[in-house]
Amino acid sequence: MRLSQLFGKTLRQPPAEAETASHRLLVQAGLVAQVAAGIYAFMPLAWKVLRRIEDIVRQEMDAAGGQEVHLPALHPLEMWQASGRDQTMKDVLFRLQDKRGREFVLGPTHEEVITELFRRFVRSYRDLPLLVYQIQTKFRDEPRPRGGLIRLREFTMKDLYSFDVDWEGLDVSYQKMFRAYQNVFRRCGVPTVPVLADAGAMGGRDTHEFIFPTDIGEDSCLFCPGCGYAANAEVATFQKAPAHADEQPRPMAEVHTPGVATIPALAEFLGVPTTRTCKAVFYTADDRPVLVAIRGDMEVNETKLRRALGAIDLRYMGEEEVARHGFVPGSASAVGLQGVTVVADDLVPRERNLVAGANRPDFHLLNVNYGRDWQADVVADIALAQGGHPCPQCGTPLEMRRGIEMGQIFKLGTYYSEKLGAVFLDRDGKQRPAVMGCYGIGIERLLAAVVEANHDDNGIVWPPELAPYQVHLVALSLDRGEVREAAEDLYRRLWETGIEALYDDREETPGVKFKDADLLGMPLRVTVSPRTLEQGAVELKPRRDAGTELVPISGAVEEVRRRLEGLSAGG
RNA sequence: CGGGGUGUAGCUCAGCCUGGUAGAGCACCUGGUUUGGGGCCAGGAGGUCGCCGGUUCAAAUCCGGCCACCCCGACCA
Repeated sequence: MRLSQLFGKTLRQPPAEAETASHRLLVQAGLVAQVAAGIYAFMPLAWKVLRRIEDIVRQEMDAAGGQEVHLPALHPLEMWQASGRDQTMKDVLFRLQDKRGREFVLGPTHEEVITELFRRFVRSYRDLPLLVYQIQTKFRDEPRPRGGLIRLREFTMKDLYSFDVDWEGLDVSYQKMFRAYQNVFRRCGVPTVPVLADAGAMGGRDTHEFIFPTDIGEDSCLFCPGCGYAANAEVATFQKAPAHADEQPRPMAEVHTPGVATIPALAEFLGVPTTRTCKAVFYTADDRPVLVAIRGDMEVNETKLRRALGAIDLRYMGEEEVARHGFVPGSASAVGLQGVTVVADDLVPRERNLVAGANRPDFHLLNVNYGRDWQADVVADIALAQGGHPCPQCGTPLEMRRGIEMGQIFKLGTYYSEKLGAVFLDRDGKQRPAVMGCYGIGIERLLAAVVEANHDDNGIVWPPELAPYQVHLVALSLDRGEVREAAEDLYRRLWETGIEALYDDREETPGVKFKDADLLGMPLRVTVSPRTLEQGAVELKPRRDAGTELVPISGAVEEVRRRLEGLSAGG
């Protein structure tokens, strides 16, 4: 490819809206262009990289026994009504009608369609296990697209669905995918860590997310340096030890606390640790008010809370709304309170003599004891694990890090197969629902992560296996006939040898060309100039190293090939 | 949807407070010069100042409404 002809130009200055390195570099390099919020166009170089990523994914899925299919993006609404996800996912569904008024959704994922196909074609346990995947565009009307390619509304996803006769079979499929995912991310040069995760709207049990640790990540995860425990903060647990369990319950007493409305203020006012307090946090769960009681030094984990309540919609209640319900923000507790569902973190009932709100402005209660003074409708672990909390397995203090979810693997079980009739006849002639798993990877997000993990101050540093071209051929002083001739000849011979080369044949100054070469990030730069030709040589420079080296022009193609092999093998 | 911010040339931004001819750098075109890290000179092209309405003799500028985009929170690959 000749740079003079390439569709897409590098920018001197990155666009103002780009905050993450990957977003900035991809836009500045002219690889991607935003069309609308969360909707991007991919220019030729980016498209080549995306296809290479897809190829890696495809190879690993095939190696694990997957069969690729192509599924529609338009789904009849009825399919989504059948699974119930027209409701549980309604906020992200793009919906439309055909001219007869029939309703469709733009597929945000494909469990419904694939399960329907299973129903039509699979009858017997002899057809199982079955691993089917697709690499296709998915549409989700995300509440907030962000971070360039990190969170899109239209994006490509590799989705594999596994169907097994039983849970043991699913375990095998799950493990295959687990390994395949590790292979994919390793080959793409993106370090990832598998962590325990929440199954969310997908239903199902075990699930792992593959997290790329980075400060720009949207997820928080907890890692144990002692035993390797790793979990998304949404589901992470920790050892909760009561601080005052050995005390005898004392008589409850009201105390005047003028202007004290927060836990830190309360603890300071009374001269007690925050572990002595019980915090009340209000939520609205599917339109009913909920009071959450949790020890004052902890935060509420909304994912756990939603799960404990079996709620679909959960939102934090603002102060005005709390007051509107007749509760007293800043001095609330479950003691003597009516008309609200009470959820207690499972640590609270084990504590004695806590300080809690009196449900009267400027008053709190001392020595509040669970069971004697109040009861909860639900007692569950709803505390948010944070850095420093003891590991649930070994007690070592956990470390919290942010990260981007690169992929997630789920054990779905029989949720969809039962709802949508994906059944087969087992060995005994008995009809059973297939035990399903699903396994997704966001392709554009992976591209963003590749750049995020492989760049320096000057630009992108493509891993060789993903680079759009292997060689960036730079010719300086093209007005000199001998340079043009040598460069053109080298360019032709590289391609004849099967080495993909990008050729900067533009009439630009050396500085411009070198800057662009660094920004665009091909693994090996080859420079031809009057200076090198004087010595009958060309200059080689691997993108990821600082040093340059002259090699004789006669053996240049061979040498380039050797270097590229070295770069790939070097990983 | 709540909170914060920004919309002026392809990109980065000034001008707005204090109303009166729309600007700079980079990019682009022409010519010249230069040639190992975004060089220099001269000339040129390019803008419904996000949209609608209001105030005014006059609106990029003041007022109102709307829209888009970005960032922080509730969702997810």
